[in-house]
Parts: sequence; structure tokens; C-alpha cells
Amino acid sequence: MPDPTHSVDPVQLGAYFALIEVSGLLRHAIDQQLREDGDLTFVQFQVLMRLDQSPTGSHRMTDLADAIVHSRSGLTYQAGLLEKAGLITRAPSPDDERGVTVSVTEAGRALIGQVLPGHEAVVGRMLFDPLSRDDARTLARLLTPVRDHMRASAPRSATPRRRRGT
Amino acid sequence: MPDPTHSVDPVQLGAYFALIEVSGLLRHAIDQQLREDGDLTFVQFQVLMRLDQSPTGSHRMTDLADAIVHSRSGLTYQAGLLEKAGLITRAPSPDDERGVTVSVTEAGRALIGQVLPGHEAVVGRMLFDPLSRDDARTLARLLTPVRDHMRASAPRSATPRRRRGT
DNA sequence: TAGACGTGCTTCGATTTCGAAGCAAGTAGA
DNA sequence: TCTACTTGCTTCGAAATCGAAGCACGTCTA
Repeated sequence: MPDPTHSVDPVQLGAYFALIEVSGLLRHAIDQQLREDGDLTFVQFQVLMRLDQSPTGSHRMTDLADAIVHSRSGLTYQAGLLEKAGLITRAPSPDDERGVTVSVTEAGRALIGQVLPGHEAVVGRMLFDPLSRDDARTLARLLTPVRDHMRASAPRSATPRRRRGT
Repeated sequence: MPDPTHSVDPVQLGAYFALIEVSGLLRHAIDQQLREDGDLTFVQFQVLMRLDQSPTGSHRMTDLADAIVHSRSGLTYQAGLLEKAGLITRAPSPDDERGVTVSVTEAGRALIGQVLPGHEAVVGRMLFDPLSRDDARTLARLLTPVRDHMRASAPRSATPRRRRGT
């Protein structure tokens, strides 16, 4: 049975609220910069970034969706837009015929290069201006285990089957 | 002109990515719990919470929108739903006839009471299980100034219409 | 007091998002 | 091999979100 003493003390509440606010404000600022610099949404940018960073320049749809914390149907929609814009290609996965492998195109990489400086500038200013180098290291040290813990406890496709539980 | 050397080092990048992922995963988990326990979205919950926490039980629309980092039109939409559900009331502000003052109803407070334990359980488990008390304090210490800095630099309704003042 | 401008909220249209249902390809057991 | 069951993605319909435009009230200045 789950520990019933999972109440949230004031300090935790402050951290939680600050986290939610910071991520919301940061997302808005990023969205605006990306739109101005390259007519991209944050989701689209994240897709291109993940592909760009991959050694092969490609990923499966499901892996992408999980990586950027987005629904599968939402990713299908965005992949359609990105493909139409010539920034990615979609092809059946070689090893599993029902899988789809997404790859960045040269145009996609070029666009990343175009928006990345502005992106880093915004993140640097908004998020890291008030933080020292040590602070940034500490933040990473705190959040990385949290991320891993979350990924471990809420593994795949959101709702793992729900019955009459209401 | 802002400092052009605002590049992001690997440590910062890790912190940034972890922050985005954590907030996304957390939001999804919260959304699901709120829907199951009280048929609320996270945005609606935040509105009710802010009102519930207010000494007067009410807020102006604009203040609410800023507090929860949401567009004004989006808040209008949600306020319509919440009012229809009898969880809030809307009335012209006493001191400014064009303003709208939103207040929680008893039903609204009751619903908050209904979903809050589950909410705290989710936040406690997902966010604070991997963190010690000191870690939580540190997280708050890091993120609070960031939040304040963001709020200070991107003040009101998104683009403040650069006038001659800039 | 009048005209011009600023502010607070809502309406509108377009886009994005999600979950559920659907479909095709893989897998396991008889 | 046949027949379920699983898995990976897309389609579909409903809902949420945003920015721009609109409207009504406030404020300032002459």
C-alpha cells in the first residue's frame, strides 16, 4: 500500500510551484524565439534536435514520442507537418515493417543551425542568468535522478489500462 | 544588445533538458490523477487552488492568467467551464467596472479538498521521492530566483508592445 | 467636457493536442 | 499453419490553446 504520509511540506510546495512556473515561462519564451527565428514550435524543434543529435540522424516514432514527452498521435501530426516542410523523411523501419523511422534532412539540419544560437541565448538568459555554474551543476544533479525515477515509474504509453477504478 | 556569448555548456544543457522532461512528465501524471479524482484539468485545478489560497477567495482574471502562466483567452474559456460547473463565480470588479473578479464557490473548495490528497501523493511520489529534504530546499532555493528573474524580464501580456520607452 | 488613448476581458478562427478506435505487421502457442 | 494476442503507427472526433480583433470602461489632457 502506498505510503499515506506523502503530504507535501511548504518547502516542497515552493519548489514544486517554482518548477511549474519556470517551465511554463521558459516554454513560452522559447516558443516565441523559435517562431521568430525559424517558424518552428517547441515540439518541432525538439524533434529535429533529437534527430540531429542521433548518430544515425534518425529515430523510431515511439522513441521520439517518449523522448520529447508527447502523445503518439500528436507526434504523427507534427511529423506530417515536418515532412511536408521537407525537414524530415519517414520510411518503414528496415527491421520491423510496421515501424516508422524518421530522419532529418539537410534542410532540417540547416534550420536547426539557424535557430540554435537564438535558442541558446534565450535559455542562457532566462534560465541560467540567475544561476552560478555550481548552481547549474546542482540543478542537473537534482533533476536528473528525478527524471530517471519518473521515466521508470510511468514507463510506456501513458495509461497502462484502466478498469472500473473510478 | 544582449550579451552574445550566451552559449550553453553541457552541464547547463543537461539541467535544461532534465527540467523540460521533468515538468512534462509531472504534468501528465498530475493531469491523469486530477481527471480520475475530480474530473479536472491541471489548468482548472490551478485556478481553483489560487482562488482557494487567496484570503478573499477571489482574483482578477489578469492576475490569475499571469499566476498560472496561461493566455487570457484560454483563461476566459476555462473560467466559462468552471462557472458552468458551479465551481467559481464571475462578477464585475467593484472598483473597476471593466474588470472581472472570479471567486471560488463552496463546491469549488469542496472539490479541491477532494482532489488535493491525491495530488499531493502524486507530486510527493514523482518529484520528491528521489530527493532528500535538503534537496527539496536546494531546488526551491535555485528555482525561486529563476522564476522571479523570468517574471521580471517578461513582465506582462507576452509582448509589451515596444514603444519609444525601450 | 470632449477626444484620444490605455486597459481588461471576451469573441473568433485557426491550430494543436489528446485518447480511443482502427489497421497492419509481428509473435506465441496449439 | 491457424488463431489469438501484442505492438507501432495513423485516423478520427472532441476539446483546449493561442493571438488578433473587438468591445466596453477608464484615464488623461486640453
